Amino acid sequence: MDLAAHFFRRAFDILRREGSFGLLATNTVAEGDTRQGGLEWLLKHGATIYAAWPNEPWPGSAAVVTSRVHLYKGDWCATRSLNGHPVRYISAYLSSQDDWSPARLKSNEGKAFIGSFLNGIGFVLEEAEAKKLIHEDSRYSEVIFPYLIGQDINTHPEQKPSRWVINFWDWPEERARKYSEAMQIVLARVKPHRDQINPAKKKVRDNWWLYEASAKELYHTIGCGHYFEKHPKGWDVSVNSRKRVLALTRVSKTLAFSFVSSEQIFF
DNA sequence: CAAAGAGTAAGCGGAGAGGC
DNA sequence: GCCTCTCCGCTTACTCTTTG
Repeated sequence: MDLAAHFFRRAFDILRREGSFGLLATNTVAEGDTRQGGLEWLLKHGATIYAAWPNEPWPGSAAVVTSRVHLYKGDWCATRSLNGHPVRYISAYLSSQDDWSPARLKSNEGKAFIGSFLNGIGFVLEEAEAKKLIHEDSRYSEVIFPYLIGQDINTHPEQKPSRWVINFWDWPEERARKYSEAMQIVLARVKPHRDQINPAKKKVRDNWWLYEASAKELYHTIGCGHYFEKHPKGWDVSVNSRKRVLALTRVSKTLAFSFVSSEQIFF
């Protein structure tokens, strides 16, 4: 949230009833969190926007777009002015349309996912160690997979993972113990960390051989659902297999989509 | 009301740039 | 070639929202 929201709220705070003030801010004052914590909050608490000039290019050399906003403390009975034109109402978006906030579209459900959240870097293996385990006992290919993270996507010329990872999906401890070598590794490298995390996360502490978030909707959607013991309702083992998926990083400022194999674990 | 998902923040270490 | 500084983004922590 911008400091702009603070100055608007502070000005409103020290304003007398039926007083008014106007401030010049960057146009973010009517966008995102700054809008929610600033203008939206003020409208809810007795302010009226009676005049505004949104999205005016700054006259100087800086590449800045500004918005002038004038507020009144109390009920405003006269006409309001948006860009100098009379309107009945001015919303926190600095528009004369009815107020609305973005909502998630149901139609987009099941299209995009965040990857697994390990909470235990000890699950991660170097390639040599992973391949050795799989080579010695092919059953381990059910619990050891390539591990793709944002850095791989943004730095590897083929967007290939550089490391591998142990994944026991949603299995109970007894089933995971059947892969004793992998379980040994998790016990030695993950459990000590899990023992130290916030006791309020009891489930994460107790289920130390599992990821904090298994991203089961993701893996059911891209064709790895059969690894899980519990399935989302409506899921069918015979459908939904995808050879490739579109991936992009979550934290990086780089907005770059790339097709990658679906047969790996995503962070 | 709990669990999962979504969003935000920040510590930390790797890696590259630049100075000496 | 070494050291320091800076940038970058992974990883974790935490909060808020949605859903069943």
